[in-house]
Amino acid sequence: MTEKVRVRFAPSPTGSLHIGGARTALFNLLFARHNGGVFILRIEDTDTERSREESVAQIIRSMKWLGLDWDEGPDKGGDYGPYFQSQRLELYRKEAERLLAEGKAYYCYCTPEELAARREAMLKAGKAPRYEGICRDLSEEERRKYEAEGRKPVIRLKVPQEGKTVVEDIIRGTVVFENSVLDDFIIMKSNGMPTYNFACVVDDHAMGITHVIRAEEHLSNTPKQIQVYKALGYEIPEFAHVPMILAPDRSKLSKRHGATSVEEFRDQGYLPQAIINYLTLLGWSPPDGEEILSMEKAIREFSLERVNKTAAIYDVKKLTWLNSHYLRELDLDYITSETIPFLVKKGIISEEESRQRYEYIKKAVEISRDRAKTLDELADSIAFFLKDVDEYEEKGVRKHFEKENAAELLLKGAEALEELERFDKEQAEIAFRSLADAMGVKAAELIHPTRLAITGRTVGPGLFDIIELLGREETARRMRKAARWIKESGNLTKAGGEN
RNA sequence: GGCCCUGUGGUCAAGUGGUUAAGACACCGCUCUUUCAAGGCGGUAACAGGGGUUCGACUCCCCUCAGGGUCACCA
Repeated sequence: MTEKVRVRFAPSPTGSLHIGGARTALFNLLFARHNGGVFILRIEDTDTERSREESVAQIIRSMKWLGLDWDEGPDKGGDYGPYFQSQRLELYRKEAERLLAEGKAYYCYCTPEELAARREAMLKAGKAPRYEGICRDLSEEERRKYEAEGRKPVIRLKVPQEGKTVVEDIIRGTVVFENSVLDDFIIMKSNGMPTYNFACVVDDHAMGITHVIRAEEHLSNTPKQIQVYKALGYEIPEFAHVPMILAPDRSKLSKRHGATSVEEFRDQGYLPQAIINYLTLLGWSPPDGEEILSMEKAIREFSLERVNKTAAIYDVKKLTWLNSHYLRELDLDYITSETIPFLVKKGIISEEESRQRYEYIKKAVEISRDRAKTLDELADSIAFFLKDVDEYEEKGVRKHFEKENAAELLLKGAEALEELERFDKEQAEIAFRSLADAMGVKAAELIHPTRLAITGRTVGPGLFDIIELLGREETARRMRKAARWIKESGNLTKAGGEN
C-alpha cells in the first residue's frame, strides 16, 4: 500500500463521548500513527434536531483530555475541510443532483405518515419493512401534481434488487448481503440535509479516507454505503468494524449503567493514561501479551489484524487496577497537580492555599498515592494533612482507644516527640519504640492509637512518614486532643451507663 | 420477525489440527509488615451443546442454542 493512510473518527454531537466512541477513536488514532498516516476528526451534525453545540465542545474536550489528538478537524483545520458536515451541504447537494441527472436516484414524495403506515402494514403481514419503490418511476405529470400539493420530496437511491453486495472487512472477513434485503433508501431528506449513509460516503471520499474504522453497529450500513460508492463512481475504501463495548449486563452501553462517558470517569478521578490503556486492551492485545501499555507502545504494536471479533464487556475493576498503577507510577508533580482540583472541589482547601502549600501537598501525595485507586480517593486520603481531625473512625476507636492506657500512651508519645533533639521520622520511630519498651507494651500498641489520633483512621501510610510530614507540633497537638477526647467520651459512656 | 456478527474461566484475553489450554483483573490462601496497600508465592475457575471431516479437533464444516447489532426523512 503506497497510498498514505487517512482515517477518521466521525461522531455525531448528540451526547457526550462515551467509552465506546473513545475506543473507536483510539483505534483509528493507533492505526493512523502506526502507519504514519493522518487522523481526522469530522463532526456529523446533519441531524438538526438532535445535534448540540455543547456536545461538540464536550467531545472535543474529552478527546483532548484523553490525548486523542487529531491532525485535521475542528480547531485544527486542514486541506479537506470544513470538518463539520453542516458546513458541507453544497457538496452533498451537488452529488445528489448528479445521481439524479444520471438516473441513479429519484425524488420520492411519500410523506413520513404514509411511510410509517406502510411499514406497519408490512410488519403486520410478517414481512420485512422496506420501501417498495413507489416513486421510483414517477411521470412528470405525477411529480407536478405532488409539487402542486406542496409536498417536499426526499431523494432516494436506486438500489439494484438482484445480486449481492460484498463487504470485505479487515476484521470480519468477507460478509455477504443479498441486495434483496436492501431498499431504495433516502440519501437527501426533505429539508435538504443528507442522511448519514450518504454524507458519510461523500465525505469519506472527499476527504481521501483510506480505511473506515468504526463500530460494529455500522456493519449493516456498509452494503448501503457501498451502493452509494458505486453509484457515485467512487473507489471503495477498506473497512474494519471493531467489536462493540457492552455494559456488564451484556446490553448496549447507556446512562443507566453508571459511568459510561469519558467525563464521568474523569470526574471520578480516573487518569487518561489508565483509560487509554484499558481501552487499548478491550478488543485488542499486543503480540507479547504485555498489559501495561503506553500510547507510544500501543502505536508501535497496533494492527487491525489483531483486533478480535467479539464484543467486550467493560470491567471497571480492571480499569481501576490500571488507574492505581498509574497513580503510583506517573510523575509526582503531575499526580499532585491532578489531585489538587479534587481537594478544591471537596472544599478541603482553596485554590489559593493549594498554590501556597504545593510542596507540602506534594509530599502528602508522595506517601499516600500507593494506596489510592482514584484521584478522588487520593484527595480524601490526604485530607487530614490539610485540616484537623474532628472524627475518629468508629471501629478504630473500639480497637485502639478503649484500652485503659490509650490516653496515657498518647500523652507520653506526644511528650516523647517534643523532647526529641532532632525531629525526623527515624528519630520519631526510635522514640516511639523506646517509649513502648519502657512502658512494657508492643510498639504496635502505641502506633495504632497514634495513627487514629492524628489521621482519624486506622489505615494509611507508614506512621512515621505521616508524623514527619505533619510536623512535631501538630502531631503532638492531635495526640493530646485525642487523649482528651478519650477521657471525655469515657466519662460520657460511664455517665450514660449509670442512668 | 428478516438480515448480519459473535460464542475460551465471573471479566478482559492468548491460541489458527497434535499444548499439562498462556497471561491479566477479580476472588481465596500464605508471606512481608505498625495498619492498609504494593510486592512475592500459591490456589479456585474455561473451549455453549450436538453432529460431522480427520489418525487426531478449542481450532475446519453443518445444525441447535445463547448473546449482540441492524432493519428511521438518527447517526
